[in-house]
Amino acid sequence: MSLKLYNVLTRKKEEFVPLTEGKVNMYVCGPTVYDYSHIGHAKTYISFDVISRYLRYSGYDVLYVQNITDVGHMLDTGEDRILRKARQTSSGPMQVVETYMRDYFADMDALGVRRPDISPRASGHVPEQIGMVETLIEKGHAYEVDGSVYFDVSSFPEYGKLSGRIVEEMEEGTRVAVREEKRNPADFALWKRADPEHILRWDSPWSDGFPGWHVECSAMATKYLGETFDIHGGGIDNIFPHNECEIAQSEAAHGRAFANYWLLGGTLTLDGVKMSKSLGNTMTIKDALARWRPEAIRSFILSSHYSNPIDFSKTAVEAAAKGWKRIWSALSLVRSQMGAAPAGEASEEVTALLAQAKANFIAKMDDDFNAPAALAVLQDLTKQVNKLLNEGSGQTIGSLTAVDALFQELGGDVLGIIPDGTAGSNSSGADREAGMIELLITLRAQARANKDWATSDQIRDQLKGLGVSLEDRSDGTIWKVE
RNA sequence: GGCGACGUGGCCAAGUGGUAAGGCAGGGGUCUGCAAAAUCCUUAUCACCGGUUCGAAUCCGGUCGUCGCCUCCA
Repeated sequence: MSLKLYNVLTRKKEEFVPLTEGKVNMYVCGPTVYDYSHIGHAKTYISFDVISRYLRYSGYDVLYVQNITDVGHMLDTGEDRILRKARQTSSGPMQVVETYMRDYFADMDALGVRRPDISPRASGHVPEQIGMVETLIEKGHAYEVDGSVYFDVSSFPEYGKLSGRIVEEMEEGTRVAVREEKRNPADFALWKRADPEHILRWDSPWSDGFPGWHVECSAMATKYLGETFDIHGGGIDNIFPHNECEIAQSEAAHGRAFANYWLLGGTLTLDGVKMSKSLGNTMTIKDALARWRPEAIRSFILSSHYSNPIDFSKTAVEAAAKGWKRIWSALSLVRSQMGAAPAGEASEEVTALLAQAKANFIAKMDDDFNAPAALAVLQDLTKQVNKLLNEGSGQTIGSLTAVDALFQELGGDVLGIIPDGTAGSNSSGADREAGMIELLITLRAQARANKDWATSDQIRDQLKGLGVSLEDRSDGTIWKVE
């Protein structure tokens, strides 16, 4: 089997062939750091986290670059979003950037999103952006007007090839306030002359100003990945104009393809509508983490294909969280039984079961990173494992170890939904707590032996009230932290 | 208005030509002192209409509906 992926550029599912065998250069549009990250960011970056994890799992040497936008991203009022936040908080723009960039990484860390290999900041790559703009002017793809520079869309006939837009049609009925100095309404800024109050500014051949939003991605992707690279990712809501402009600038400047494969993630809605500040229907990642474990949130995100839209609703997340708990409970039981398991190699039955599950999982992920189908493979495997654990005859240490290893490999390394440890030991400083719980279980076992159900149930009920649930199995009582 | 995606059981969601994965919820059984967990059984003809085909959820055309983009947004 080989990896196939849906390429937005060609609107077809294609076999993945990297530029250099065994190596993948990947760029994903990152966030503008002017506020707390929300669950829409979580969807996009968890999706590409799993994609990069799977590429590595498949043996590719992946170089993953994701930018941090900290300059040039304007509101429709013409105000820079970061400067606005700085003004609102009476702080400097780079303080704002630093605050929310750190916060973004902290949220992603909490969600188990592995950091990109390089996280370049736009403000740190102004010379590269100026260089690209100079090239575009030299090649006749851009023009300067009063200290600002615009990309001449008419000079790049392929403009619109990613998003399917046709410039002429867009001009009709457009709500874009036409800037007088642009030759064509569809032209976009590469460099902007700074107004006096705009304090984020750099010297350039044209004016004291700042780069346009789109050019940062082109300049930084080129710097770290080359003029042509393998995969460009992001959210599909940026397909136009942002991604389209990236392509125009880069291909016009370099005269060759920008990215070979475009993978764009579907938009996340909250209770049916896209989140927006004006509607007030936002949920931050911190809000979500206060309510659900990161593995549950990841499971929810991965329960639909990355390219599809997903609606974040309480009931849907709860359902995914319960589904995840099934897997996690079974694996925790496996791990807790490993200490007392009889010696021996993995049985043939278990070995065959695991080999089949692994093959199925890989086949699903090879098909355009079909995580929901891969998750279903793990659910099937969970069912089989539960049956084995219910057989009574203890599984050998070899079998249990092999089961644990495969869950760790597929659910942990690839999907990122399997934590270390067991369900009973995931709270911090857990040893003392675990000891006390074990003591109560022992006392309860004595009560049960005496048929003292009142005491037995009291212990179980009160522990339940504290978030610790007990389950009596034929081979003893196990406990879980909710 | 233009572009794009989507419409699968009560809910979420896989499935791109051969008679519908998985999770959640519901009903029934097994196990258990009870409970929980687990396990077994059980609930769909795929928005609608027409067409292509021996055969379609899956291809084509149309209708209706939802969402996203076209202006900042992952």
